[in-house]
Amino acid sequence: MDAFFAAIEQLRRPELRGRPVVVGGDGDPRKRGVVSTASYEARRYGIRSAMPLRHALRACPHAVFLPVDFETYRAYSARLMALLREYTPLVEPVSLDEAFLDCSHRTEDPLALAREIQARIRAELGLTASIGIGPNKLVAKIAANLQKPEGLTMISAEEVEERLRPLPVQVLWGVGPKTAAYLKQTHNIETVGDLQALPLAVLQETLGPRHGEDLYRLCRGEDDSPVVTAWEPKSYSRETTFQVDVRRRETLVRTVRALGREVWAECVREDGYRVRTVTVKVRYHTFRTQTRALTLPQATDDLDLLLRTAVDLLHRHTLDRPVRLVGVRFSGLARPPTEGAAASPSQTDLVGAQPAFLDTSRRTASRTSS
DNA sequence: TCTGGGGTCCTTATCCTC
DNA sequence: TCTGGAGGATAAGGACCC
Repeated sequence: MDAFFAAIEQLRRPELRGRPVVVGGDGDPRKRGVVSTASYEARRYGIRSAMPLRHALRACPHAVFLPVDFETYRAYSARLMALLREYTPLVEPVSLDEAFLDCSHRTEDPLALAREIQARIRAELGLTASIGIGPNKLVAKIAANLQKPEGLTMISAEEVEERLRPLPVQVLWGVGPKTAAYLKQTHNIETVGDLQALPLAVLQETLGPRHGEDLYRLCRGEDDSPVVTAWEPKSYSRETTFQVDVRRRETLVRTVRALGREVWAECVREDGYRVRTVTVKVRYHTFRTQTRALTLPQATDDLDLLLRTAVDLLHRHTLDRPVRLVGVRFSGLARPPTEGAAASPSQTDLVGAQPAFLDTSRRTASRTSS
């Protein structure tokens, strides 16, 4: 979807159409937070996702700043995904505003099919989508990003290597700013074509056996990953950045306990998992981030034990400098042992089979603590 | 001066067992 | 008894994704 959050805000508040709209944080650009989505009007001022709100304010003081309203975006997302599932049951939601569709069973012209989907999204949701068509997920995703907004790009299997060649390496999965800079520095690589020229052995030597081989295939547009419709979470977490850095241990303890309760409510009470590993994250004012983790002898649903563990882990941090963020994560998830018969597969498969942010029934957890 | 929050996955180090 | 793998589990950090 194009500028999804901002487009929804402009849709429900017509007076915002044509104006620069920035969605992020709690909507106050003088406070700590980053841009979630900028409307295309705001992007003209250089405003981008992940940019600090204060920077966005400086770049465009007359922009309209709005808080993130996940509840509403989730509702639009549910309608979008339902619409997509009319075309194929094989829909893999990547986030609220993005999905892969496996349409390999469909026989009509792919471009005509994509145009129909775009038209229906526009007519029924009032929003625009960009679509990429390719022989696999990687190529479809790259294609979708080539033309926006409301773009439509198809890359056939025969054209893949050639179409990818001129693109910057960062279009490939797993290549972010660090890896891109490293490839440039070590082998003067900037484009996917540069990468295609590198032998497998050199890539593996540069990036490690696993990542090297992945990239060797990805830069040729090779990707056999399936469209996955069901999904089990591996961890649940909550973290919070303080508006002002905190020195008092008491405040940190209180916040860790509050975050722990929130994670427990979602992970254990709502989704029915037991937890083996607790991790507490601390980010100091310097932005140095440290984690301390403990794996319990066995998985538990005991709130008191989990909170005590979290507080113990907090105290294993030095906490000798001002703290800007604390977080709590539960992982090593297990299902409680079922009495009598083995666990019913249907239940095992259904519960938690969707990312939490896609669950339309879920209440929005409070993201502000202390 | 600034740098959110929710995740996944990989690498490396270390400890332990066989 | 000592030494040296192999391999699993755990812990910590970091890159990356939306």
